Amino acid sequence: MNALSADARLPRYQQLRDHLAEQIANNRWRPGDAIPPEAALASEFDLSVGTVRKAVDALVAEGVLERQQGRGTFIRRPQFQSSLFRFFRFEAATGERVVPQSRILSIEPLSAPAVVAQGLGIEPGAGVICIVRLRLLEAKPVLAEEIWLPGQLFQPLLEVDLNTQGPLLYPIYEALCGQLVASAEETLTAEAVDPTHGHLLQLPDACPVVVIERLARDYAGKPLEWRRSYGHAQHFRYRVDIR
Amino acid sequence: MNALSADARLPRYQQLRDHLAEQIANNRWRPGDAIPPEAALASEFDLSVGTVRKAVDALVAEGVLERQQGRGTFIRRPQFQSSLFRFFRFEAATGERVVPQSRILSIEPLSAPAVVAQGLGIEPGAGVICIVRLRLLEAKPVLAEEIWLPGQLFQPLLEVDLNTQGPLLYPIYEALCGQLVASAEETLTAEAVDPTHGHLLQLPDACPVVVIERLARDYAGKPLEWRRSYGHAQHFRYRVDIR
DNA sequence: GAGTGGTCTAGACCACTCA
DNA sequence: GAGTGGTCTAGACCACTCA
Repeated sequence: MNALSADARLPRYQQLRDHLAEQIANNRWRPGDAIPPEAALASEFDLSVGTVRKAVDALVAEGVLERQQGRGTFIRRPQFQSSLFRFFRFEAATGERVVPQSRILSIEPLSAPAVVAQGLGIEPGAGVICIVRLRLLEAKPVLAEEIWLPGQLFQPLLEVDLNTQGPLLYPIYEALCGQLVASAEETLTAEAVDPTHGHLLQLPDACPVVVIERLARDYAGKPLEWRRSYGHAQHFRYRVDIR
Repeated sequence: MNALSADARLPRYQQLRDHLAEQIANNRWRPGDAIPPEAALASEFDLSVGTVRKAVDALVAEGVLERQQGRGTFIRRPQFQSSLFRFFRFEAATGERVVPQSRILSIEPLSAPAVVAQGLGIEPGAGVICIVRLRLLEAKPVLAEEIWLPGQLFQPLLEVDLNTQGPLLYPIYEALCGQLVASAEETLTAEAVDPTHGHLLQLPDACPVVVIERLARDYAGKPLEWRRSYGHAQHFRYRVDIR
């Protein structure tokens, strides 16, 4: 039997939730791994199974864990390509949804501009890596992105040809740099396109575009990537349910 | 003791959730009313309190009910003015958040255009009421709205001066027509402003605007209002968290 | 058939509210 | 102090998975 070290004034299911969340943040398990069965956690921490279930329920509701009846409870692998589809409707001529192709225009080490440093929570001027890329659908540009990464974590990216690695960056971060994106915050705005991005996206002057700024974090909440994406407003559609 | 009539193959907490949701949809209680205590529900339906709690938990998670420890569990009154602030940043010169003023430009009975009929789930050409209004901040227009209501439910609106009734419509729907908005779906798009709305909002030609289409429903899921709002993109900012 | 999560019970005791 | 929801227990039995 183990003790839950956290604040004893909190409910025990809360303490267990926090304990598990901390272990997950510290990579005790990898995505796809099972956490111990509920009965094992109950006896380890001297709790009833009902209390353990309440702790696990909370992490399931947060999207961190995933139950599979009869199999176990697993660390969830975030599915970020779906986030693009949350905002933009990219469809092939057939009406089918497709992941846009990726074309890396540049990747270079730079000093962090103020807005990037603030996003990533680092010192202005610290070493960062800046990637500029286009997303294309049937050879037509649909999204222009600038992607900023803390330099010391992502050095390996500078030594490969990203254009040979498939359209999604997060699996590359994991494979090459061991960095796992677990959550993100996105901020949406709309504006008239500036000349640089208008040119990249082949849009007329002052055409309306949607801008998405994303801050991606690992399980511990540490910022891993700050990204700004520009897309033609025509492709953009977003739906919310409110109560 | 009462029986839960629903599908007996469903878990009992699910059956109770559905039963309560149906009663709420049928206005057995009004917003602010308490549902029976958990112990009373348990004995009425011959369930343990734990099972009742699970049913109530589900409705709390859906935003339909609200618990208050020591007091009871209450029907939640939806707070829709906050929905505006979800998308648009309206701030007074002081930086304080304010509810924009409302100016009704017109209200008239019409036949439903196709897009409106589809939104409201009625026949094209059926009787509807169309309201056009401006929302203003410090006398400057910030939002232009067209609001479509099923005619037979909202006749009383035609007999009052809406401009004397405060800036929020939903309390007026409730007070004058007995119709209670419980949930809504909103779809966000961005485009260059058309001349009509550009004029209303005092914007230059083809200025980028954000368009929000909202379908509001009562507790039973019946469509009550279809609305399209236009706002200058400059005021617009929306934030999402993703896992 | 052993092991997993899913549902459900019948309580106990606590924290909070309100007359 | 009576009544409410909040936490927690120590089980039982079920549904599903997998060797």
